[in-house]
Amino acid sequence: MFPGEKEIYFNVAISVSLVLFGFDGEKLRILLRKKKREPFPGAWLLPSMYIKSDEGIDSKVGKLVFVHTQKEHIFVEQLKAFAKVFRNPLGRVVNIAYYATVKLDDKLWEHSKDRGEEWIEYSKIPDLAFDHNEIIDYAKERLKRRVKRRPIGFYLLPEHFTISQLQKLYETALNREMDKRNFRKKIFNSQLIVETDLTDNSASRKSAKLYKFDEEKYEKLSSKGYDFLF
Amino acid sequence: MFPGEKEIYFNVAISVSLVLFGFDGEKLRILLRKKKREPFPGAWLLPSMYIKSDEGIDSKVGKLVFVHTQKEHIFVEQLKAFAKVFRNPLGRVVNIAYYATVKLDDKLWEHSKDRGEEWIEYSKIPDLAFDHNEIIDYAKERLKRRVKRRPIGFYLLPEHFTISQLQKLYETALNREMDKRNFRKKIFNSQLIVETDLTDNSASRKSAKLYKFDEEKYEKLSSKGYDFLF
DNA sequence: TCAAAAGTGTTCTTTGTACACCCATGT
DNA sequence: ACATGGGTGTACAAAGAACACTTTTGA
Repeated sequence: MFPGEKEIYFNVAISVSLVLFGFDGEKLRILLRKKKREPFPGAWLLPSMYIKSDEGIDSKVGKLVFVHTQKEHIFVEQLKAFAKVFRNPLGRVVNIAYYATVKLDDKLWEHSKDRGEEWIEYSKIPDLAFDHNEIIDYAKERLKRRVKRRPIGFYLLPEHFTISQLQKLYETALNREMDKRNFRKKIFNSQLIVETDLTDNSASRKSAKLYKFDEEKYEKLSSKGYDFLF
Repeated sequence: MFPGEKEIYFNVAISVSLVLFGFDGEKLRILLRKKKREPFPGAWLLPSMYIKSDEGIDSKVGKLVFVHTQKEHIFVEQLKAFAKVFRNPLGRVVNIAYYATVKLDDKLWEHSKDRGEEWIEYSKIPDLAFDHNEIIDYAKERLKRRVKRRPIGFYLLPEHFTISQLQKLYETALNREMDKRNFRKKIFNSQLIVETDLTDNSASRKSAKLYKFDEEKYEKLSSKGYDFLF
């Protein structure tokens, strides 16, 4: 690039979008909001923001995640850049898409509601503005792959969870049904969850044992090149 | 974004970089060139280019790949965006990194030489300009994962190849040694390669059978949700 | 008493892994 | 004759897949 050419190149904007996955114990969901301003007022879309040229992206994404989750230590990862020429009528905008996972509890549900945002079921995503449907499809694929190899499923669950909840989460993310006995065998074999003395009887007449994720053990295993693999 | 704010955001540039993997039958390599202009003249770096705000990225990346490979139908995939604030002294530049795989034959070797570029050994990558080392590390991880699940290794090999060559490729990409017998068992079981009546005696006193990738069969299998998996 | 989810084992098949020797041939 | 890479089989271990019944208890 020659000095006089700078104007030809430095006239693009950066935005980030966030595919936030939440699991309510029953269903996997994605957070969406309705657009207020031009372009596309009234359309559904992913939580997004523009980035100024002197702003670091990681910190802005961290803030975006916090605003929508009210939690720290959330798993966040970049998906990729979406950069088609005509994505956005305002001009050339490169959208760098991220995804994150959060435990979706009642408090968070209320918080999102107060902000005018909604947790939409994983399998019922409506038509969105821009290319956000494409971004969600990509995020779902990534989640599928990650969930197979790393226990990120646990980051979607409350601290204490039943095996059924865990199985439902995996079934949704991987989009297939699993055998209850084989699932339990595999999970217990993995040594990554520990029994608690708590029970849950909200979902059934018979009460179910609650388990929790053994994060310490996971750190140990993963540092030895451990593979989870569903 | 309000209309008056456009200038605050639309002053970023897009660049693309390419991690081009080539396999010469013996060693896996990455194409690098030496920078001529500011910033960082003389430094090694990945083939890269700036993108104008009205240019489509896929087509420009396609051209970048063609310029360096002289081949069509190359496997290309986006890695992710690298977008730290101070990557580039000229201003805020978002680098969208791609990787591609190519069969590295003598003709291509010469072509690269003529362009002043070099195919550097996978394990001997020097310090590069910008954040290009980080990009290569990311690309290596991606290649490792991809090579495990899809037969993209074949896109790195000549049309006809020996099992030893294939094994060397996998060993480099996955960074571990494998047992010859088990490797052959697995490869033949996969049904993805077919024997030819050609032989190669360049590497050994005894001549080795040449095989080729059965692309048709792969299409069939992969449409049925086939998993390769090393 | 019955509906709804919890919990539990065995068998068979498939896949992975460890391991050592002879072969063909160019020098 | 020997060095170099080519080529082959078996036995054991581990993981995956298919499959059905009993238990608890709130309504």
